[in-house]
Amino acid sequence: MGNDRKIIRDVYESLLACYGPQSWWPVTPPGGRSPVYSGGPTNVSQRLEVMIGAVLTQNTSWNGARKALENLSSQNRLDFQSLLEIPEEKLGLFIRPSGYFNQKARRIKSLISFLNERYGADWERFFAEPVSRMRRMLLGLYGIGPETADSIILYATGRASFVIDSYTKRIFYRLGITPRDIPYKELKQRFEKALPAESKLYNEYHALVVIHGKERCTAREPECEGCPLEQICVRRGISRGESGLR
DNA sequence: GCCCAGGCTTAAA
DNA sequence: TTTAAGCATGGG
Repeated sequence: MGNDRKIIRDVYESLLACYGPQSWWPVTPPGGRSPVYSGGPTNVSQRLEVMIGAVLTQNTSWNGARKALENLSSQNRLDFQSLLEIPEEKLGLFIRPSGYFNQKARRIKSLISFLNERYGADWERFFAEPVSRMRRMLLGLYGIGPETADSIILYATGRASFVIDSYTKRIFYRLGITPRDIPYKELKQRFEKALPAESKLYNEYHALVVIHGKERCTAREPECEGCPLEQICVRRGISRGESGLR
């Protein structure tokens, strides 16, 4: 699709003009109590927080993941050593508000154990691994699939790996440029071919997709009137009901 | 009460 | 290789 390029770039410009910069990923400031959108992590503990948050928000609203993170940080458990030592069952209690708490506790322990076994006390060297290598390692872990791996690479380490999520699939299906249930890898490649490989751009693009999917292009009843993508979307003028898609 | 949310694993066809 | 079920809390 040689036309992907223009559409994908136009969508970005329109979303950015409408919503403005999103300053992802939310992290807890030093001494703070709650994650805030302030342009992403600036130190190792915030990078770790992003990784944990990426697992916690799987198929769950950020609000639930945020509460789970607040529980951990208010108990001083949101650091590498604490997460390494805490029993899985106890971790589960802290992160309950994020849902799937048993699975997610296991996933977080799996990630932390891996870092510990591979790097020991110098676990933060993980962040310096080359992108492709890091991605392979992450995908080999229990409970880390393509989206979580890409989120970690992009938002925790600040390197360019485009993140696809359910909002991306829904929005671009509705726009009429991708099939329903397009495989993750395929859609990711289309974005990465259409855009310069800049982490800042990937970061902002995904964040804009999320806010658009959350606030306007919602699952049940998209609010098409006044949509910033009205001129691009093939569904403009189509009545509700046949609007299709979840 | 129902649907949805910043997915992933496992088992079955 | 594709499809479905299971995981679970919280907000609209």
